[in-house]
Amino acid sequence: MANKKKMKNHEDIKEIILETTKKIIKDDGLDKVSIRRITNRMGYSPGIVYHYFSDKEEIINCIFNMGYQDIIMAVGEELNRDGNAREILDNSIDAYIEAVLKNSLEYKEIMNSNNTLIREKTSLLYQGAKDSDKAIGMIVKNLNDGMSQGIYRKVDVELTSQIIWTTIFGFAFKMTQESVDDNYKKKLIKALKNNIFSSLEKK
Amino acid sequence: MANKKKMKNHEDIKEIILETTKKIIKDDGLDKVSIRRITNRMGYSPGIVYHYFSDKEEIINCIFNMGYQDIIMAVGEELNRDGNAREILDNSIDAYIEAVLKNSLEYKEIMNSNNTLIREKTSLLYQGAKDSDKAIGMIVKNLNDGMSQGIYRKVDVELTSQIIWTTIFGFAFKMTQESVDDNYKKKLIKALKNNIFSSLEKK
Amino acid sequence: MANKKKMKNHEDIKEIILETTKKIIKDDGLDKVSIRRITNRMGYSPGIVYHYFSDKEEIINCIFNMGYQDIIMAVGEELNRDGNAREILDNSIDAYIEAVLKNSLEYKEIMNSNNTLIREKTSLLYQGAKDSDKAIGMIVKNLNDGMSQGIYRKVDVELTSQIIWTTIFGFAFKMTQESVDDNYKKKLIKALKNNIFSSLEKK
Amino acid sequence: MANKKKMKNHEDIKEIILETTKKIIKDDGLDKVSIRRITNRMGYSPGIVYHYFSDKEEIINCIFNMGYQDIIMAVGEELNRDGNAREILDNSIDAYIEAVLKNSLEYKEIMNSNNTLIREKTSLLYQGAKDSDKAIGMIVKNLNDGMSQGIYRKVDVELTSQIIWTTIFGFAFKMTQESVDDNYKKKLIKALKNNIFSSLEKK
DNA sequence: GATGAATGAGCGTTCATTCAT
DNA sequence: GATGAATGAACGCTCATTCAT
Repeated sequence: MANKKKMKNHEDIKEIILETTKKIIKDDGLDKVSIRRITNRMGYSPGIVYHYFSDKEEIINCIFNMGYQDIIMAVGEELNRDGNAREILDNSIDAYIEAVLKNSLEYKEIMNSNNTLIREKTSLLYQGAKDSDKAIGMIVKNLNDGMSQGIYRKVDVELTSQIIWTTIFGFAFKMTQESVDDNYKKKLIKALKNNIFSSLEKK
Repeated sequence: MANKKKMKNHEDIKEIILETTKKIIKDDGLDKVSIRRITNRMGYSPGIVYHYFSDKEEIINCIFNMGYQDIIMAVGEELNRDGNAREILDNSIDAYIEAVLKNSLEYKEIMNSNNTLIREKTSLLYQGAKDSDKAIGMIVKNLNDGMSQGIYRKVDVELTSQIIWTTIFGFAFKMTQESVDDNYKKKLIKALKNNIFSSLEKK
Repeated sequence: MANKKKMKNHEDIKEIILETTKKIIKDDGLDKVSIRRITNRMGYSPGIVYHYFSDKEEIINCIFNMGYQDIIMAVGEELNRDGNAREILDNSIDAYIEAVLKNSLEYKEIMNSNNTLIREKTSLLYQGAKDSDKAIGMIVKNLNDGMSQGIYRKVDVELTSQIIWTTIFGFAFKMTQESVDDNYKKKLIKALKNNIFSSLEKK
Repeated sequence: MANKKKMKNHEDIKEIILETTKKIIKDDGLDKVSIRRITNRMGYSPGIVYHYFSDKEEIINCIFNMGYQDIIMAVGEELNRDGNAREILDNSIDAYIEAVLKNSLEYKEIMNSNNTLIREKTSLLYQGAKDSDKAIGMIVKNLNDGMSQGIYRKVDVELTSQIIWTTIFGFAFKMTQESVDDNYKKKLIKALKNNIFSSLEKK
């Protein structure tokens, strides 16, 4: 036992703590996470956590930030490309849903958090969000591009972006809660895009 | 005081417990609910709760169910009317958003619950949901009505219902988390409906 | 067991907690006081303390304040009398030493406390202490009385009061730490008074 | 860094541990001393301490003994001189107060210790202390010298020594707790000596 | 029906100490 | 000599729940 443990280095243990915590959140819920539960599952004693994290909050934040960054990056890469606006938005929706499902755990918690800092960072249903919120800003840019490319019809870019965002959000959020088979998932995504693009389409 | 208490019957006290708990959830958050806090606010002693509920969980479930019923009923009343499908769906969206915002607390908790029973009751992104899920069933009926009334274009009713539902859900859920001023709220709802109806519109 | 416990009322238990805590301070020292140790000794479970005190600090403060008040009152009664200044001071010294020994536990802790509030209340070696510190104020009054009664020689009342106070303090403090037999104690007190009064005596 | 460390020998490290600990006691208080804090400040790891001390207690005791020795030596040097008894006692009082204030930290802890060994070493209010206690012995010698030099009046040397000691102790102890400005300190010391010598003075 | 004393398990956290490397 | 991972017991405190009254 001693041997096995000693072979692990600092970063390994940190990773184990994070993974164990993630598993508890998945299995039992965020409010069942406790230092004892984490270390019990790991086969370590409670004190060990404080060699790697300053407190429980740091563990939780670490998990959420990692997931959030992952999602933001995935979709950012797509949306910031140049080219046909419709194709870009289409790909971005795929990337977003994929990233959300990969980080479903963190996504749900972030979207539900009562934490003021998180709330501020994720709120976007206000006039001016197009300038201060990254996500809305990116969609607005896509709409403007699409309009100037003559692909989208003329819309109020901010309001439309906000609705598009809540639409995709609602879908992604629901997807994290249900286990949909791959085939039906594809159909749903197609229907989702159909809904979004038909409201942008020139008549 | 003794007199006042004596005059209350079983159902009254139950009601007081539920209302006090709701108030605590609203004021301090779900995880600040404790038997001690509830009974302190009521002016009773901790033991009293166990005359009316088997445990803390039952209180919480009771509150959530009440809120959920409220929402279901509100939207059901609208959707089950006869008449112009588009008008009915339009009104139903209003009713739904209104009911959600009125019961935002319970709505959020239900939509987030890990409880298996609740999950089963609220899952709807599967083939056949139109027959087993009430909400999807109602939207499907509306789509069929609209199509036979010649108002909506021909769509896959189940998939479209599911997307419409997640669209409205995403919007409503986000609204419960942000404090949007009434004026902007109206604009957003209009944009939401525009998005929904433009995908149903005949070209 | 249940019976025995139930017969005790609120104030009884409070008293038991305080007495048990005092005993631990005496036996093991202030920094060995812990909620678990208190309740273990009482034969109760840790939670019980919080029915009677808001936290550990309240218990400790309660004990110290009680002891301090006792000492202050005992000596105050004597020093505030009217009559022959020397006799009054003589009696006050007795009363003080008696009260200190009765509350030796609390006295020591108060005199050693690093707590800022306590420090402020007990500091007296500064110019002007005769106006702002109660103890010095009382001795100053006695010196003035004795001087106007022609019993004491003329002295700087503030400085002399401060030295008299530290003299008595040093003696009382040392007495709380050593177990002196009654006979020798009397001799020491006599020698102490002799020291004090010979510095006040007219030559 | 490795080089720097390698150059330090056993006694150097021991010294660093002691000095670091003293600094922590002064900065943060005795109860904030922890192995982790000591070694962190030193730039070493916790385990190192156990190469030099058997446990934490040994470090603390070591510090207190050093301080105590310092005080004893300072006053011993003065009191053991030959010459005019009064001058010698006068100088010894200065030396004592100076040494106490320099080692105030250790002085307070020693005077308050519940440790049986320390208690035995520092107790002096008993008949026969003049033979077994060093401090009382030295004062007794001074009183005898002063009496045979015709400077002091005839007193019970043991009782008087004990009272003189508690008097000086009380003053010194109080001084360690209050921040008295230098000017007023001088006045207080003068008043203290006046009190002491007026009880030894021939009338 | 209502009380409130009491429990016992659990919480996050700290810390002296050990020991393989 | 020195490290630092790891332990295990203890800390103050909270809480749902029980139960004699």
